[in-house]
Amino acid sequence: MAATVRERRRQETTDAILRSARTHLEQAGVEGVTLRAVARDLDLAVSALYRYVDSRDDLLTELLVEAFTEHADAVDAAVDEVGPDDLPGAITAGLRAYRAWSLAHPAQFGLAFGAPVPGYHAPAERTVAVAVRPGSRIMGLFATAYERGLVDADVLAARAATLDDGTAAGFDALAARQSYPLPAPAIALAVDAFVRVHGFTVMEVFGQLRPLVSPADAYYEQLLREVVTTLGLPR
Amino acid sequence: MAATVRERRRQETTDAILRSARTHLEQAGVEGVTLRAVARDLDLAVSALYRYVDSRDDLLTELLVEAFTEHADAVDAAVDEVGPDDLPGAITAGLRAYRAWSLAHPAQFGLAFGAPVPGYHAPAERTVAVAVRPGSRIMGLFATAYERGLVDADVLAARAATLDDGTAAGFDALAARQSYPLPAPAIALAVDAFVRVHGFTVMEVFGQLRPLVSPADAYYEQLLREVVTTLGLPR
DNA sequence: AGAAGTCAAGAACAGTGTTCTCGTTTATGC
DNA sequence: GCATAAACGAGAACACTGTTCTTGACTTCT
Repeated sequence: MAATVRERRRQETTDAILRSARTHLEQAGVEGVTLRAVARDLDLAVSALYRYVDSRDDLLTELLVEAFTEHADAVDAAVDEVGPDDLPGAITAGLRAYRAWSLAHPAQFGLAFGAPVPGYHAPAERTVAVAVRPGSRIMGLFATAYERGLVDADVLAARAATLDDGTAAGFDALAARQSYPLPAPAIALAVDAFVRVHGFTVMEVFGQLRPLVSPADAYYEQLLREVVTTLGLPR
Repeated sequence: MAATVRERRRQETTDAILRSARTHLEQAGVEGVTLRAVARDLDLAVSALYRYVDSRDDLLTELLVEAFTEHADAVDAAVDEVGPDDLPGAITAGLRAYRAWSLAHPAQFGLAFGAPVPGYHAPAERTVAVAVRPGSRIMGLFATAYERGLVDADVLAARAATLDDGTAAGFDALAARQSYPLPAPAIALAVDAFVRVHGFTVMEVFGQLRPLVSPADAYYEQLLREVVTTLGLPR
C-alpha cells in the first residue's frame, strides 16, 4: 500500500495541475487555461506536464467533468437538505441550487453548457453520465411524487391532450431507458419544467437576460413556484 | 462618385475577407477563423489583412453582427409573410423561424448566444441593438395584440397575481425604456414565452436536448402552441 | 549494486495574432 | 503632366500557443 512515495507525489502534482488549470479557467476563461501557464505555476517545464496529462484537451475534459460533478453535487446537497418528505420543496430547492451554482461558477458553466468549445470535442463516455445527473435527480423526485399520487390528475390529463404521438413515444422510450416509472405526459411535464429552468439559467449566465429582467432573483423564484404548479404538484 | 477604382477594390476585398471568415466559421467553428487561413484564401500576406481589419477580434465582431442580423432577418421575414392580420400566427411563425435559423446556423448561433468566446469580449455598442431585434419584433406583435384586446383578461390577471413588486417595476422600466404600450403583467407573459423559446433553442443547438426529447420538431410545435395559449392569445 | 521504470528539462516544429519596415502602386494637388 | 501624399502588399520578426523527441538524472524494484 505504501508503494507510494512516488504515487503520492504523482497524485499531488496531478492535483496541483488541475487546481492551477481551474484557477486560470475561473479567472481568464477557457483560453486562459494554457499548459505553459500551468507549468509556470508549478515551476515545471511544459513538456513535463505531459507525464500527467495526455493533452490540453484532456485537461479540459478533466475540468469539464469536475464542473458537471460540482454542479450535480450542489443540486444533490440542496435536495438532501430538504429531505424526501417535502417533494415539491425538494424539487424547488434543487432547481434553486441549479441556478445558484451556475451563477457562482460562470466559467465552469460556460465550459459545460455553452457553445461547444472550438476544436475541442468532449468525449461522451466521460461526460454524459455526469452531465445528466441533475436532471435525473429532479426526475427521480418527480417520479416518487407521482407514485405517491401527488401529481394532479387534471394537469396530467391536460398535458396528455396536447402531446402528439411521436413525442409521446420518445418520452416512453426515455422512461424505459432510464427506468422512470412515469407515463409520457408526466415526462413531458418534467421536460417542460427543465427547459424553462435551464433556459433561464443559460440566458442569465450568458448575459442575455439583463436587458429583459432586472431583478432576476425574484423572477426566478416566481418561475420556480410556477414550475411546481405546472408540474401538478401541491403548494 | 467614381472616386473609386480604389474604394471599390477595397470594398471587394473587405467582403471577400468576411466571406472567407464566415466559411471557416461554419466549417470549423470559431477557432477555425484564423487570419492566416483567410490570407491563404485570398492569396494575401497576413499582414495585408490588417489594412482591412483592426484585429482578429474585430473580424469576429463583424461575424457576430452578421449572425445577429441574419437571425433577426429570418424572424422578420417569417413574421412578414403571415402579416399583421393574424397576430398569433405571426408570433408563431416568428418563433418558429427563431429556432429554424438557429438549427441551420449552429456556428453563428454559438458565436452569438453561446458562452462568451474566451478572451474575446464583444463590444456592446455594436451588438446590443441588433441582438435585441428578434425579441423586440415579437414584443411589438404582442403589443399590438394587446392593444386590439386579443389578450385574455383572465390570463393577464393570473400573471399579475404571481408578479412581485420588484419584478413588476423592472418590467415597467423596460416598457418605458423601449416604449412598449404594455403593462408589467403582459411583459411578464412575453418574457416567460421568450425564455422558453430561447431556452429550448439553446439546448437543442448545443446538444443538451437530445437525451431528453427525441422528435424535437413535434415537441417544439407543441411548445409554440402552448406559448400562444399562455400569452393569453386565441387559437 | 544493477536494471528498469519514472520524471524533468531543453530544444525544436508548426501553428497563432500582431507589429514594423520596406518597396510598390494608386490617387490627388499644383 | 508631374511631384507629392496616401494606400497597399509583402516579408521578417516577436511573443505566444500545443506537441514531440531526446537526453540526463532520479527513484524503485529485483
